[in-house]
Amino acid sequence: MSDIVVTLPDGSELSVPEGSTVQDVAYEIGPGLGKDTVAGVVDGDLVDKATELRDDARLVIVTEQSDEYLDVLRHSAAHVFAQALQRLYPEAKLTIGPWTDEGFYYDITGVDLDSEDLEAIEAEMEEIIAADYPIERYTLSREEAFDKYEDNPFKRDILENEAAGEEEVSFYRQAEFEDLCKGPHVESTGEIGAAKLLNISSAYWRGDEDKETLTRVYGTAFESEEELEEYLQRREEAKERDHRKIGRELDLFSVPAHSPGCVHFHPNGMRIRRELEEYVRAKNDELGYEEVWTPELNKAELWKPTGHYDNFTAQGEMFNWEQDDTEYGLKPMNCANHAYIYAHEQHSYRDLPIRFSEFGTVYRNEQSGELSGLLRVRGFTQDDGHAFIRPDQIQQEVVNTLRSIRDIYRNFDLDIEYKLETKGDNAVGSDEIWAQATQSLKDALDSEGVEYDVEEGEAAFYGPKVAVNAIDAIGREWTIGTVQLDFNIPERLDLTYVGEDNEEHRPVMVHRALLGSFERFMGVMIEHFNGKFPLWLAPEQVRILPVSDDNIEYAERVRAELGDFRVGIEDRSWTVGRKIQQAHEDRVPYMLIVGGNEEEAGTVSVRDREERERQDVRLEAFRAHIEAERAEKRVEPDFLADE
RNA sequence: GCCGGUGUAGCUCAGCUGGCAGAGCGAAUCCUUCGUAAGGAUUAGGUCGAGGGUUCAAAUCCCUCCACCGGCUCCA
Repeated sequence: MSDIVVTLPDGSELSVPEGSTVQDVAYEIGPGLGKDTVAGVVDGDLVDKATELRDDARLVIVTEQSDEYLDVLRHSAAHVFAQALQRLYPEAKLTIGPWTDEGFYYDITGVDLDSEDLEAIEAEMEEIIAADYPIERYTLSREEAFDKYEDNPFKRDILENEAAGEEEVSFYRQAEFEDLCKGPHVESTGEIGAAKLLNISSAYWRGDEDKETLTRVYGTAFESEEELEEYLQRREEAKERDHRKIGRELDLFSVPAHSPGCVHFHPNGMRIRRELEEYVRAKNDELGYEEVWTPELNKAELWKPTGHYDNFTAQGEMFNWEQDDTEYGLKPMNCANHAYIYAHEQHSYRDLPIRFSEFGTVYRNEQSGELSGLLRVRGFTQDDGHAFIRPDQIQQEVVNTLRSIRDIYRNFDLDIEYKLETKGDNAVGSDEIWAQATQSLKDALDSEGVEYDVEEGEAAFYGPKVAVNAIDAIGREWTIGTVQLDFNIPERLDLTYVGEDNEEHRPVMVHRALLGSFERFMGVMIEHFNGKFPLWLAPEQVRILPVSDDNIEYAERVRAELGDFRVGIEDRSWTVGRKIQQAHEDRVPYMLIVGGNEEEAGTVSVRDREERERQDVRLEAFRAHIEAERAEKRVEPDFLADE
């Protein structure tokens, strides 16, 4: 038997016989490591320690100290769930039960569960963990396994597909429970310190909506009870940040039942949106975009040559209908209209780039089950822009746009993750054009020296995309800004410019959005800031709290001094404590408390939403500070930062 | 769209196996005029998501629809 070369994390190489298992290699490195081996990571995939190595590979040994140990433990927790389930519901059929980033799930069928049932299953899981059953691996021939799963078509499906080429398949056993499984698993059920079932939902077999619907039970597990508690608390905090909840509390927006997926911005929400709009307008001016406006309602034929019509109607995503023997539709994108504005007159190579921006409201018939607050809606307004450029301008244009998005994200205290999305099944245009456009985007990303992941097949139909994803305050990733390069629509609409040579040439289109859509961006910002908006965005920037009703008149004078700031006066006859509490609940950046003392001295007492305070403040000093704070778009109120 | 769940006052929620629709907060009015995270009293608020059915009687049981929530599948 010939040898293979295993590359270890430190770069060293080890020559071992072909067919050596992960654990064999670990023993080769050292007996201690061999003994501690839980699993391995072979070329990036977490696998069982009994996995035989057939080719040269990169190998990481997973022990209890490894990050991957938690994945292994959760995989075992999924088995413990399945075992508990089968004890209580012998008729339940198992399908798959993998680990996930946050825990695990198990897809099951043949049993109806509700959340109360989960508690009983959880109790049984605790018994199984307490019993500390050893977890043993064994193998059967594929035929034997197939016979064993006579009454489980899902396991048979796995044996016929995933395991098609294998002679032997592995099983894991703990007490009376056994499951077809590739592993890896921990040594015994007692290693799972703490497990919890989180919710119950559903999924399709193999994620295919034409296949069976399965019951999916989500859970998580940790090495210790404390870590589980910490996780549950984090989860609770994320729930507290839910933009739908905060949106109601702060009266920002609503999505009434009569307009599903279409947002009503209330005055408070509209104040934020207006600030965002003005902000983007200023950016567009800097970037050389000229604002245009195009209608939502058009004849459907507008979108036929560009490919939009086929693309959107194929998925039932376009709102279109017959009226007076003509087909009309609501625009699902703004690009076609902008291209028509471009085509309206002749352009010289000297005029390019020509850039159009629009706060374009588009409508897409998203599936009802997809709608979610501001984050997934049917009607939304993109801060859209299209630049028509010469091929020699591609690099510069894309780089400028990427830099501008980067600067914007900094203003919102967001981290960035770049994704390059490439040609998908719905693409229009030739492979050559796509390859060229994709390469241009790569060049731009490389010239900026940024790291990016490639997501194959994820692009829009007309061209490859750089998704500039934002990472929010609690680590979640959102697609917001995008830059897309399009050689196809110019071709399809026969867009041209006249070159130096007096010949017609084809421009390239750059589609870009800085914030994406105002709806989604606001949803993300609400959760990112937990409703505590930076001063420049806060619907109410300052609230004046008169100590008693006698001070309301002074409060009015103070407000007048604050000019164009958004200032409220709390004029309910509440105690000061109550007024303060309400202002905190409303997340107002600054409170100015004014009573007899302040009125006499002509000062204010400042308190901020971080509970800092200072008395005897001269109003001019406060105003000068907040003017700077607003202008610089500082994220936190910092007048009292040194208190 | 599919699977599961939910829908009761402006908000948060109680209301069990059918028998007069409730609380707290908020609102209005009155008292209190208060100094750094909830002062007191009174009053008003509901076609129990909509429609149909069962029943002497439906918020409660059944059916259909709508919306929302958790997922799946799809996207800014």
